[in-house]
Amino acid sequence: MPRSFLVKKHFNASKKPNYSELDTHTVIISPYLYESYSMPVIPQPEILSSGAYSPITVWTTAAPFHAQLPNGLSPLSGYSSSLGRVSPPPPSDTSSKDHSGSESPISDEEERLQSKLSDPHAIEAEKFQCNLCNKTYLTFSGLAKHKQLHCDAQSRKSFSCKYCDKEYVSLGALKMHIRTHTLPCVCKICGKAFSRPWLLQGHIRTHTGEKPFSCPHCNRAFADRSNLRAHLQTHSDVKKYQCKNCSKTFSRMSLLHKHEESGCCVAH
DNA sequence: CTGGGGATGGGGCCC
DNA sequence: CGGGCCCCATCCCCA
Repeated sequence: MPRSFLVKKHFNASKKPNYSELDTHTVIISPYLYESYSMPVIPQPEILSSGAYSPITVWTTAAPFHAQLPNGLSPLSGYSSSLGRVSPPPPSDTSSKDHSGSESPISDEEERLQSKLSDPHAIEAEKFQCNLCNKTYLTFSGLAKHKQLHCDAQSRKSFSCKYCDKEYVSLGALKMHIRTHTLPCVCKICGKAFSRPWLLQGHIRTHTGEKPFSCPHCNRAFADRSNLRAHLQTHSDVKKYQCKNCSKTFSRMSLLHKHEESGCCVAH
């Protein structure tokens, strides 16, 4: 997946909102979260020019995810002066044992004890402080592990949706998500509700039959840019999604998944 | 069954 | 901070 998302999604998970369920109960909206929504003015969409067709990039499902790095890691500000060192020590031994994503939870006291045992200067002072909870650690790695397991994880997810269990790193992201519950954009023709104006805009095209996105290679036109992009794949000999086992390419990720799940070459 | 089109959801980025 | 847009993902349906 080329992008990192704030909320993890699961492949094959059913995502469609249950509109009937939303209709059965009253949605309470905080005044600061919901302003009166006015119907958007539908702008005249542009015709997609042939120049907008980007070159084919072959991807496989093994594309790497973005690494999530711990942030805010820093030694105490008064560290160098009190201990007579010029610079903080480098992160200790990240080569073999610091795979903290998979092991069982470790208590703070255990982390601190491990830091003491592994650091020859442990008895001098605790030098690395968490800038979120002020706990101190003897080693950079001890602080890093603490932040990765506890403080950062808690501080990153501080905005919770009151309609579901999703959590977000910012209020803006949460507000945007809440729209998927409140669905403030309503089609005047059929009454179907959407979370965002441009979703409604695309829906209205299903009523009007407007198809502003034209394929530069054939006569087909599409109401949605993404669907045109998927269509453009059909014109290419080498398609975007490639099976890493047999190198066959597919125009859509779903087709690649079907191909792999059907046991293409190697069961995996 | 496979491939493609239609429709829609949702997070990120830019202004 | 919010709106608009981009892009990706996925489900459903049909040829």
